[in-house]
Amino acid sequence: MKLATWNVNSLAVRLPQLLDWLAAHPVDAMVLQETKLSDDKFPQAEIEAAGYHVAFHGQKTYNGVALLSRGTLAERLVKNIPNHDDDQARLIAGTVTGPLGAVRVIGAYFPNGQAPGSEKFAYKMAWLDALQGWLREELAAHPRLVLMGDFNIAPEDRDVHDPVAWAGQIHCTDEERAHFRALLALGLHDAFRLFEQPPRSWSWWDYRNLAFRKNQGLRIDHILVSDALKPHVAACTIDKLPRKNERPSDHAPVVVELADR
DNA sequence: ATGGCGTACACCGTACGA
Repeated sequence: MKLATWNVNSLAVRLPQLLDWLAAHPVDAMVLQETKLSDDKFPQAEIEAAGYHVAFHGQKTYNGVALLSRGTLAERLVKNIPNHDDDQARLIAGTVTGPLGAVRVIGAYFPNGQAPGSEKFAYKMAWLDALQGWLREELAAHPRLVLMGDFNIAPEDRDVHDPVAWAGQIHCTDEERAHFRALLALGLHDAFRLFEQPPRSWSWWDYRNLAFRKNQGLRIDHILVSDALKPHVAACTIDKLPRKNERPSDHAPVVVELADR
């Protein structure tokens, strides 16, 4: 059973690339971030024609998330963090059924945070607090759970191309990293780090300064699996190829494979 | 060096991302 996450940075622009990617990588479920589309503009028919059920939670211009699934999307679809007031469309959750049975899938676009000390940073911290509180309940209700998306947090220095330059900067602050560790402490595991990985593995490269060609990036897109799913994780990879497309997203897809064992 | 690039919206510049 394969699951994937991709920050597409505008689904209106990236839809053809998404459809190409899905044709080459027939995943069981996928979450998207930064669709940047209100729900009335969402390309539901095109995605259904590609063989996926889809749920979405969007807004005009900014943010926006979607959940694609080969099988029907079970009930208890959640849009945004329950009991957390938020006018930004950043989270979608549902239960997907694949070869491994039912898995609770949460797709999230974590706030950027702009800069430590800013209002947007405070918003990010409050959002992370709310996510943590809700996840505790969600994990109790759904032990087989995957949280994936654009976390906008580089968990460790090895997730940063230049840790000295990025020290204390947004995505790399102690506060953000403590929040990431708090998520792990709930009983979640960074699927990518369950395996030996190539050094200098990133999921995002700045559009500027030839960052991709120089492989200067950050690993900020993650797939966390619950204790119950951890024994099933067979592989986790970042697919750099779409970053080489014309008009690429600045993020790469991340894929996890869950085996039956 | 707060630049660089890309997207959206609006209107030919500004906000935002990471």
